[in-house]
Amino acid sequence: MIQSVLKAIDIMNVFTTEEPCLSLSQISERLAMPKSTTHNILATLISRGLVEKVNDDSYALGTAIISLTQAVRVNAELRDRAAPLLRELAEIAKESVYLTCLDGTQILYIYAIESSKRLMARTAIGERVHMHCTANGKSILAALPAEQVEAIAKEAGLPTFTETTITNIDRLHEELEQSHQRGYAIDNQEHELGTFCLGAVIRNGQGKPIGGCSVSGTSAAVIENQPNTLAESLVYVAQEISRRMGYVPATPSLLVQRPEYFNNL
Amino acid sequence: MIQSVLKAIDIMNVFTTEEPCLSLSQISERLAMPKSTTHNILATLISRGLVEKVNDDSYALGTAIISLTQAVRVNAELRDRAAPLLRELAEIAKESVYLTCLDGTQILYIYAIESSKRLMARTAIGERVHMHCTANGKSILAALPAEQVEAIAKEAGLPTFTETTITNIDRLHEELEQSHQRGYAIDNQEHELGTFCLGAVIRNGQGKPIGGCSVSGTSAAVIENQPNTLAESLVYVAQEISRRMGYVPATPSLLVQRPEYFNNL
DNA sequence: GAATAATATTCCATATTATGGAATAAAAAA
DNA sequence: TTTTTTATTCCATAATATGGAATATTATTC
Repeated sequence: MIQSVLKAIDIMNVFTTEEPCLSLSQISERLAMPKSTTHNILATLISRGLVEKVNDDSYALGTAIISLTQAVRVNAELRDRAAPLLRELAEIAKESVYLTCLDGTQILYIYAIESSKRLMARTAIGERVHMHCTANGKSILAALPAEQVEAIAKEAGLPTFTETTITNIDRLHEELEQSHQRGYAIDNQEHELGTFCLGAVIRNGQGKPIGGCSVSGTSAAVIENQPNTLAESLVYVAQEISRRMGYVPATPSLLVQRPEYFNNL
Repeated sequence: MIQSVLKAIDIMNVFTTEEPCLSLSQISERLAMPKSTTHNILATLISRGLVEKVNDDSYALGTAIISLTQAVRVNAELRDRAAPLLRELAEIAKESVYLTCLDGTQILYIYAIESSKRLMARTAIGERVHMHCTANGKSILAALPAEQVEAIAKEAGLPTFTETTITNIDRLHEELEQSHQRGYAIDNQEHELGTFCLGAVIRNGQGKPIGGCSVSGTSAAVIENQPNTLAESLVYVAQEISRRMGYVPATPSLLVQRPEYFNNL
């Protein structure tokens, strides 16, 4: 474990969306790091574009981080394979579409086609969210063995976000069983009031759930249509992404057919 | 300049979209770095999630990089302010919409709402492109003093991408003058065959061009409509983003009115 | 406009620690 | 099984990161 590298990473991690620009004093104070050391490391990070100087009196994360993004494994292997399908899904659904990957006990948003109905300014990409309160997360949990669900719930907890958040482990198991039967998960404002989602799991070549994709809107119509054509498209897309990840389903008979309004990408 | 930090950054930079996973030998060979040193640094990067191990025999960039993205200055200050406007623009245009920022002699794509008409799988986000061959780039160049355009052209060159790429500096100056008069720049397949764009400049509180936004499609219709209502929306959006960045125009009389089909965000 | 305070930057001696060769372990190929 | 390749661990040594102190710069106050 190399001290100076750890310190450099710690420095990059003190920057937040709320405080993207920090002075040398602020950084060294927050990390309890001598100013000269902090200054040295910052100069090194600046030389490679990971940090930049703003108005020559404060520091911020630089654009090199955005470029690095292209080479991140999940982006190259999952996102780039899924993107064309997700774009078409977004156009059919006329709602926001998201791609997430399993990341420890949480899911990480890695791609989004965001409709103007999305209220928040900030893109979801880069956000980490608990699994029990999102359609994406629940679709993954529903594909994991019960013990693993238990382990995740224990480690991450089941924090409350809204009145509909599932905070009871037994209730969660029931919900996951229903999602499993249905073939996709439903989020009825469980993470954010006014946000309704459908989510379906994505598997890799070993059959392991590695992520999910979802359709997300501000109207209950997203989750209430019966029969839900949105869900049909979503499940087809998730299934097709899994196929491209090398997944060979154990029971091919359960495969969903490509909806006729879907182009053959 | 701290050697070990530089080495750590060099390691992160050897990963590419084409080769997202590399073995220890490959990394140490490409960087002419002893295996033990490489191994040490990799272990440090892994401990913070910047690198991850794949199938316990190769290394790849980890998801921590995607999370860091949220705190990058241009994302917090420019992207998050621009996103809602761009999403609405995308819905009106029914085409892909991009946000870029000036990054040295190039532009960097930092946000995108990608329509299914986009041919490439990979998202543009994180990509760096020359300025002379894109609508975004040219809209920025058209807002810079001639000497600076000259300096950029000298440093970055005017490489050819397609038959329509402008590779002559005098021709470029003419084109920029036209873009300036028009209020937006046009890319007629100058970077990629089959890609047509309109781009408009975004300025900051000091009036300096800091980036641009664009509408991009696969049909010549994007750039050929007369009068071009796409352009009207685009220019309005760029202007409104500039205003949110603190820009106070020198000649308010030249401001474009909000198109009536645009919501007041 | 001068004086003061706060912050950033540079310097440098010292001790810490990164370095990389070599040995070992593990995995893949023959 | 043997051989080859690749990954990991070990450790003495030299290299260099460290952080206190001095200096420079910028902002604030009077």
